[in-house]
Amino acid sequence: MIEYSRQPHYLVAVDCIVFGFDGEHLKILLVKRGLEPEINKWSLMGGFVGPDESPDDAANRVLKKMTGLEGVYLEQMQIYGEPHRDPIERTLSVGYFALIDIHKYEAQLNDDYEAEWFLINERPKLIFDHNQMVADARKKLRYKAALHPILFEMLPKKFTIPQLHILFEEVNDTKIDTRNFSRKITSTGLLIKLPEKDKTGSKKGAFYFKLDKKKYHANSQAFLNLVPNLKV
Amino acid sequence: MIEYSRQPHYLVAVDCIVFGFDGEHLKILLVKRGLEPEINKWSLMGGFVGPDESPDDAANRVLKKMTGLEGVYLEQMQIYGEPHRDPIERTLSVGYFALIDIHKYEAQLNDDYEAEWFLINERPKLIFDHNQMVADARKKLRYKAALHPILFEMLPKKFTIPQLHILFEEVNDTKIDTRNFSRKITSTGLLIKLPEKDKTGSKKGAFYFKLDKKKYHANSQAFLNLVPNLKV
DNA sequence: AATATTAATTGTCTTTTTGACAATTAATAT
DNA sequence: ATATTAATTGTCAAAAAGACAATTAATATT
Repeated sequence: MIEYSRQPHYLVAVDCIVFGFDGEHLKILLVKRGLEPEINKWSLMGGFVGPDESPDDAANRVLKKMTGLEGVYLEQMQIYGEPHRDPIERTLSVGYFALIDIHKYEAQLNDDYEAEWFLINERPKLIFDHNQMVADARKKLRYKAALHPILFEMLPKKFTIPQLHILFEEVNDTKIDTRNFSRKITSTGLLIKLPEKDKTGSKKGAFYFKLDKKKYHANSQAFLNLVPNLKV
Repeated sequence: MIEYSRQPHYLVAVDCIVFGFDGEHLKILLVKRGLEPEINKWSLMGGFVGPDESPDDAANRVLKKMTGLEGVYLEQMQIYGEPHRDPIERTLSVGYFALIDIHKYEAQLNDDYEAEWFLINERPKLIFDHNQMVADARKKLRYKAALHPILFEMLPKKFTIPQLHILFEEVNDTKIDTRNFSRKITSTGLLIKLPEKDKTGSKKGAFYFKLDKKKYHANSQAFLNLVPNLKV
């Protein structure tokens, strides 16, 4: 108590890199910052950690406030704590990445923010160290997705193998052979084939699949190896 | 600036889980806490993040102060930020795990702390959420070590295959076939065989190896798969 | 000096997984 | 009836993994 009070105190924030997939491309959700400094510049969605919440709580709160979504896949990435990363006052920020089904997202009418999806490779420059955060998040997403079946979080409940295929190619920025991909993904036993087809993409149509949630949750730690010649 | 000042400020600390290997068992280094509350209880080594340093800097500083070692393998784990994890005042802590060569460690004569090595499975109860941190660190060490060649950091410059073998078994808490292990570890191309032998362990003696540092640094991201039937 | 002892080192075979390849199929459009 | 388009599926060779125990190099013992 005596010692503690002599120590410096800092602001603690969270920043979320929100990934989404529109069926063709990997995207991230950015907002126009609602407070000074750098007001109206593009940034990650974030906020300060309140007195009665953990950083995880704060990230979920921010995410809900800005997207309306709850129960989103959210993973702590790392802390950003260079002394002068925020020019106004020392602020440490916990970086999170989130995966959401882009179609579930409905823009919240929030007076403080404007949110917009950007193609991952055509995003504007961001404030502070947010560009670095995005780069780190992308790397981590790639790493994680190569080993764990998390990319399903970005797809609707019913999805097709070609959709999944494109998503994996987007995330890893590489071409993946359809035959080998299909073999691997089905051999995980995580997919359940549905009788319906998605006819929007082709004449033949592609069968819908859904996740076997029991196996997914029991086995979300299982290692996959869906990217050939993986070099993370 | 206006907005910022209304936000609450917190203490930010770092805590380090220091892993070491004595040739037989995996150990962690604990200290007797030097300040109230819980003074003289066993805890992880930690400290507050100073005004001119990042959390990474702070972790390195703490580690040097308590072990005398610099350039230690140190990896950010996650942040611990439950509102009441510290009973005195809200403190967020960034957890790190460190890997050191136990033989390099020389106890620092530090008036504030008593440090001691404990077998990982025979450690005392720790303060606050430090027990959880150790559990998390162990899990992360296991995960990381299955995919990346980081365990070398816990061995002397010259080491033998049997030593490495025991270390992998300790970390993964499993038996690993010597023939398959040897095949895999040598096929990485990371080891250079030395002409000398370590005679301390057996009559025949075991050849020393050293790391091919060029390959190690160029390739420390390379995936290994040294643990059979890996389930992380 | 021969033999016993002890731990290090090495080899083979089978099964599984991977990666590289293109033909076939199911629907709609012409 | 045929053309078109994307989805789906199959084969083979190479590499990796896993299961398994005999051999070797030293010291210790008789």
